[in-house]
Amino acid sequence: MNSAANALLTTEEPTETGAQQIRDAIRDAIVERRLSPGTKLSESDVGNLFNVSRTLARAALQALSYEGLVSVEKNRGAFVAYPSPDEARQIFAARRLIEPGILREAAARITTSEIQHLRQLLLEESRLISERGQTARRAEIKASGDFHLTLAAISGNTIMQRFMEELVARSSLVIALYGQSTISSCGHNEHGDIVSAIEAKDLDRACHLMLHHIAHIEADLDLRERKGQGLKEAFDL
Amino acid sequence: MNSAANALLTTEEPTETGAQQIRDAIRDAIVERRLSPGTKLSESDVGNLFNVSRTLARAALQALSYEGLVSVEKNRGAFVAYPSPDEARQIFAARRLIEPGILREAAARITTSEIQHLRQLLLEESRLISERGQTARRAEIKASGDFHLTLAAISGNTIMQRFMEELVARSSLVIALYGQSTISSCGHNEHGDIVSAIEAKDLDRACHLMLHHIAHIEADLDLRERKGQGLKEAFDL
DNA sequence: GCGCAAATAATCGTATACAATTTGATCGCC
DNA sequence: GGCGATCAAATTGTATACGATTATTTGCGC
Repeated sequence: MNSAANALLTTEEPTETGAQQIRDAIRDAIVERRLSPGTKLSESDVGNLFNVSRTLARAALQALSYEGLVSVEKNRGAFVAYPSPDEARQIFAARRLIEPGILREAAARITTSEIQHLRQLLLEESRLISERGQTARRAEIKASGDFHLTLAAISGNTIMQRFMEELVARSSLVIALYGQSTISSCGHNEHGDIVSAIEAKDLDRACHLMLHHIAHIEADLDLRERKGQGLKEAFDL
Repeated sequence: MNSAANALLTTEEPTETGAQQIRDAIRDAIVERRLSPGTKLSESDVGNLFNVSRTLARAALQALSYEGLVSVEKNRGAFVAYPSPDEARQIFAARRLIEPGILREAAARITTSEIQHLRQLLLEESRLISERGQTARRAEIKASGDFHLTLAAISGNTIMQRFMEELVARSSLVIALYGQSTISSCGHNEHGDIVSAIEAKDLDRACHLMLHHIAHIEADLDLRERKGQGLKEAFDL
């Protein structure tokens, strides 16, 4: 995330308690796909990795399980979430349900400086698309999500913002699991079109574009049920 | 919650780990208003109360803070959340944003047995309204929320269901703080009207009624900013 | 009597220790 | 050689202990 986006998206105080730092670090790793779905996150390993005790590692993993990014199984341990096709559909259904509303709210309150900010985000995004390398790909994934999160931030409803953060992060997991094309961003500049519609005060069109945008992302997924998924999962590890 | 509602709303496995039991117990106490906003929840006290160590008490409080029902202040402790007027507005804005969508989804998938279930819920609710006593009041509060939660459950989207659980619980806190009339349920049987509209397959009307219903609840609040709120809070303790 | 400072008490933040459960392996038996 | 039971290793669940931070009270000076 670039610092400009950071300014709009972060609302927390500077002093984070240890567990939160670890939680954020692991979350970033999951969202940027450095950690694959199903990966085991043992409390000891996490603790050693960050040089803290199991207490903090456990707290971080618990927090991530509330966000749906990690699934903790009683007496078995924590794993990077492995969302089922049905779960994936629910995530995108939720996004289709709430993002139009967020968009309308955001469009009603948006300032010219915030529009500029969005445009700057798009510029950064397209620059990353043209770049090569794993680092650029990861940054692109994050930037793509930041567009939606920034809209939520502009809407001014911190509750919906937090909910969108969860949905965007989980979407990243779903795309990592079921995405077909190498990169989810379509050839069309759909984010840019949405900003243009907002700028033109054409809310209906903006919502329409948003719904299509979400549909496009979902269309790139292969959500067919794997037969014996539980078994396959074990083999793939 | 009666056992019938329980059958539709609960999705968890029977064996809960200790912290979850404590979390649920405290959440119920908050939602049923046995715990007032601002009440201090010290880790030691909670632990002693449930005969567990601070570790579990802390985990439960952390979980509740993720749900927005408890606010933990670094090095100061945990308190039953004391939502600001602005926060209250955001909670209801979020409900206006998502409940129509949930309602449409639920109406599309609802079965006759689920409609019967809803009607039974309404019956129970009206019975509680006519009854006297604190116990009945608490049950009524819960029943009123269960109507919205049951709709979310019927919608089939567990993610939206969980989000609604959070919003309904936080709404209870807001009403406890800012509600003016002794009881939030209006004279009109608004829940019943919504079910009727669903039954008649008149979705637009059902959504319209839902929005009005939420607006009515919000209209009963006095969300004017209290001057010196922080001080007042201290005195009220 | 009032205000300020230092000591005291209470509470949280984190680490470590022990108990319980699960997983994997070794050994014996069929 | 295959199968089952028992045992060992690893991991989680929970409790306790200690250090750090904050709130309170006490005592002194004015």
